[in-house]
Amino acid sequence: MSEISARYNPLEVEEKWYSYWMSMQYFKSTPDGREPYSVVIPPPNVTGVLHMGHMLNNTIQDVLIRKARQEGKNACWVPGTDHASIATEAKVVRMLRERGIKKADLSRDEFLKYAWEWKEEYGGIILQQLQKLGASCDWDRTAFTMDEIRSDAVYKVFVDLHRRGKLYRKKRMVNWDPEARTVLSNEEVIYGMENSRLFHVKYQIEGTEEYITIATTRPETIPGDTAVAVHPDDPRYHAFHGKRAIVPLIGRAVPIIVDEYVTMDFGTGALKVTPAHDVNDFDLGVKHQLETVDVFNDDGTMSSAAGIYPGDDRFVVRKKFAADLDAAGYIVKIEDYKNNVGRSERTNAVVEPRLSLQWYVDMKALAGPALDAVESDEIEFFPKNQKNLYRHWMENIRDWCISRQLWWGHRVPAWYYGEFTFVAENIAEALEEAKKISGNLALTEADLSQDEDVLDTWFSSWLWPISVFDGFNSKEELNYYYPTSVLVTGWDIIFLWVARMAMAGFEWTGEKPFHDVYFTGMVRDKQRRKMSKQLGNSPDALKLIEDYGADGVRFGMLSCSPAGGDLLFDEKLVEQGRNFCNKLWNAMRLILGWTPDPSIEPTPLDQLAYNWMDEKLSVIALKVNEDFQQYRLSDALMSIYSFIWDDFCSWYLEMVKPGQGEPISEQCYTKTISIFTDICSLLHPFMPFITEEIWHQLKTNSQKGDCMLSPYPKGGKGDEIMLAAIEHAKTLITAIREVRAKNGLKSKEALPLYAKSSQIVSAFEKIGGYSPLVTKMAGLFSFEITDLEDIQGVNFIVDAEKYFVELQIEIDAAKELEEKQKELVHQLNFVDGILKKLTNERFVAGAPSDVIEKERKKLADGQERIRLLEQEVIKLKGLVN
RNA sequence: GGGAGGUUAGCUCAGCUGGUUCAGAGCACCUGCCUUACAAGCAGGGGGUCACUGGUUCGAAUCCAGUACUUCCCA
Repeated sequence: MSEISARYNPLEVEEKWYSYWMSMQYFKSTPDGREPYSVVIPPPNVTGVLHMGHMLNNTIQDVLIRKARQEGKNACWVPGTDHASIATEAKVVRMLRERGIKKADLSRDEFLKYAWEWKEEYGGIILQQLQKLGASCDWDRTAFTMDEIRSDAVYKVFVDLHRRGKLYRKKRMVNWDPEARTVLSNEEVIYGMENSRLFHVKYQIEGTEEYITIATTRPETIPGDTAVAVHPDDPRYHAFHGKRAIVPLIGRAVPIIVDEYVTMDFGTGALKVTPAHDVNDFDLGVKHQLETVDVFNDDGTMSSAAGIYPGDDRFVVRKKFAADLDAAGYIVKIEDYKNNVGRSERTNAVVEPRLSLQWYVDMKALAGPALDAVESDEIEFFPKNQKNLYRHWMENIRDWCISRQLWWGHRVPAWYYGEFTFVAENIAEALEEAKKISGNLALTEADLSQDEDVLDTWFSSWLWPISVFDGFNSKEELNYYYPTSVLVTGWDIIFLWVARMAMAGFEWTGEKPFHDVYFTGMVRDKQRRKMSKQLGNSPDALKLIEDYGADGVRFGMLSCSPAGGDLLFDEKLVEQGRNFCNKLWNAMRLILGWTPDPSIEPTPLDQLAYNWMDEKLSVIALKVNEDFQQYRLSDALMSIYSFIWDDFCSWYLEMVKPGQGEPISEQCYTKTISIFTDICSLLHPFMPFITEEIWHQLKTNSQKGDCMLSPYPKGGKGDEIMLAAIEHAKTLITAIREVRAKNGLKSKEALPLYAKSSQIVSAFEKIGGYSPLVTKMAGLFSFEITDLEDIQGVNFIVDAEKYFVELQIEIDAAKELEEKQKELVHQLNFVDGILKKLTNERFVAGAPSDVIEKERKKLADGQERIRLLEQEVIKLKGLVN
C-alpha cells in the first residue's frame, strides 16, 4: 500500500489513459448495426483558445457521448472548427501589420495565402486543448467549415436557394461596421444605452419667415435630409402640410411629409428624414418616394455627396457641424440625452445604418417546418422555456443578410458580366450560363467578374449537422447518423445557429437536424459578470486542468450547472472536484491494503453491508438514468457524489473494514471490488480518467476490459425493506454519536444500548447482520431489546422507536425538558395536520389510496412519537421540580 | 416601448402533475478530533414566515391576481 501515494496525481494518469483510448480507437465510429448516438460539436472559432464556456459545453457533450457508448450505442462525436470570417480576418490583418505588411497592398490571393498559413499554424489549438479535457471525439472526422467538403456544401446550397428564388440580392439598409468596413447581421450588433445630446434644429419654411424645429442626435446626417415629417393629427404643424423646408446650411428644399409613424410627443414632434442613414427613415423614404443622399464613405467619413467636411470622420463632423449650425443661429437648444446605440460585436465601432447592395436569404420561406418542429416538441428543448424565445424570433423572422465585405470566407458564387448575374457552383458553370444568356460564345472566364464579397460564417455553420457527414454528396453516413441525437450549445446563439440549422435541416434533408437541444448557461464569475477577455475575469482553462486535474475541472463545471441556468464559476467548485478525486483514490488505497483470506467466511454484517450496497447502487443508478433522460446532469452527478462519499465511503467501507492487521474474507473483498468497479462505470462519463485508473488498479489480477466500455448500470427499485432498515440504523447510529458528542464521551468508550421492544425493532433485529452492524458502527458494548419504560441514562426517538443509552451521568434535566417539549409541540402540530386531512371527507374520498395509506402511517408514527415524548416530558418535569 | 423568466438557509441552486417523518442539497459557518484510506480528511451541529399582499382550496413554497425588486430577449 505504501507505494501508492496518499494523494491522487491526475497529470500522468490523464496522459496515460487518453493515449491508451486513442490507441485502442475507442473514439472512432463507423456505421454498423448498433443504434447510433451522434453529436456534432458546436464548432469553436478557428482563432479560439479554450475558455470556460467551451469547457462546460464540451464536458457536457463528452458526458452524454461516453454514457451512450457504455450503453452499447454507436457513439459518434464529430469535432471541428469554423473559419470565423470577421475575427480571423482581423487577426490576420493584425499579424500582417506587425510584420509591416498592409492589407491594402496585398492582392486577395496573397492575403488568403497568409490567412491559410495562419490557420494551419494556430487553427487547431483549441481541439488539442479539448483532448486535455478528455473529449472523446472521433478525431478522424475533424471538419473545418472551409475545407473542401464543407465549402462545396456552401456553394451548392447558395445556388440551390437562388435557383428556387429563396435567395436574392438587393439594396437595403444594413448595419455597417465602418471600422471593419463590412456589413453585420442584426445578431452581431450589441445595443446599449449611451450618453448623447439631442439637438433641436430649426428649418426655415420655404418662402416664409417661419421655422419648423426638429430634434436629432445626429446633426452630421443633416446633409442627407430629404424630408421633414410630422404626424397628421399634430395641430402644431397643420399649417405646414404640403410646404417645403430648407435644410439649414445645405440649402436643399425638402417636402414636409405627413405620416403616422411620427411620435408626436417625442422631441418637437417634427422628424428629419434621412433615408440613406436610418432604417425607419428609409422605410419612410420608400413610402413617400424620397430621394436618398448618402453622406458617408464606407469608413465612416463624410462623402463628397455630403457637401461638408469631406473626408472628416462622422463624430468629428457632428461637433463641427453642430457648431456651424449654432453660429448661424439654427440651434434652438441642446439637451442631454440617453439613447440606444448599436456597436459592432467585433470592433466595438458604432454601427452605421447604411444603404448597400447585399445578398439575402428569404427566411420566411424556410422558417415554417423549423418552427413547427420545436412547437410540437419533435425537436425537444431543454430547458423548455427556450421555446418562447425561439417562437418569438421565428414568427418575426427577417431576411438574413449573408454577404460580408471581407476576403476570408466562402466567396459569393456569383459572377457578373455586364448587367447579367450568374449564380453557379463554379466559374465554369457560370461561363456556360453566360454564353447561353448573352449569346456570345466567345466569352471566356476572364470576361466574368466574381462577386467580391464572402458569405457570413453562419452560412456554412447552419449546414454543419449535414455537411460533417458529407450529406450533400452522399446519403451513406447521413442515413445512419442523422438526425443527430442532441445538440449542446449556449442559448445565446439560438438564433444565430440553432434556428438556422433547423431550417437547413428541413430544407435539404426534409428532417430535423437533432432530436434534442440542450442549452447550457453562460459561465459567469462570482459577481455574475460574463467571462470575457476584456474584464480578465476568466481563469486560464488549461491552468485549471493542470492544477485540479481534468476530472476535477469537469466535476466543478458540472456540479453547479443546471440546464440553461448560468454557472457562477468559483474555483471552490473545481477544488471540490479535486477533493472528490482524492476521496475516490483513498477509498481505493484502503481496499487495496486489505488482505483477502479465502478461509474466512463473510460475516452476517459483511453480507448485509454488501447486499445493501447492491440495492442502494441500483436505486441510485435508476435515478441517474432518469436524470439523464431530462438532461439533469448536475443532479445525476450529485447523486453519485453523495452515494460514493456518504454511502460507500463513510458507511459501507466502515462497516466491512477489518480490524487493524486483520484479514478480510475473500468473498467480501471481491464483492467490495465489484461494487467499486460498478461505481466507476456509473461515474465514468463524468470523470473518465480517475475511474479508468481505479478500474484497472482494482482489476489487476482478475477481469479484463476497460471502464470506458463497461456497461452502464441500469438500476432498479431496490429492496425497500432492507433500505429502510439501514436508513433507520444510520439515523440510530448518528443519534448515538450525538449522545457521545454532547456528553463528551470518547469514541472508544463502548456504550450499552437498549431498544424499547416493538414490531419494527424486532423485525429489524431479525435481519441478519443488523445488530452487529449497529454495534460496530456506533461503538456499542451491547445492544438489547427491553420492555422497560425507562433506563438510567439518555433516551431518544428514532423514527417512532425509542432507544436508551445506559449512562451513569448527570443530565441537564431542564435543558432536556425544553428540547423535548419543543419537539412535542412540533409533533402535535404534525399530527394535527394529518388528522385534519384524514377527517376531511373530500380528502378521503378524492385522494388516491396509496396517499391515504401513507398519511395513516404518518399519523400512527406521529402518535407513537407523541406518546413517547409525553412520557418523557412527565418524567423530566418530575426531575426538574 | 413589447415580451419572457426569476425572487426558497450567508452563497449557488433542487423541490415534476398542490398533501408537514421535505422545507432539501452542495459550499460556507460553529464544535470536537492528526481515530494508520483520505486534514484535499473524520464525527457532530446551528441556520429559512419559501419576496410582499390578497384569492382559490379541507390543505399552497407549489395554482391564480396584483405589488416590489431583478435578469434576459426583442425594438
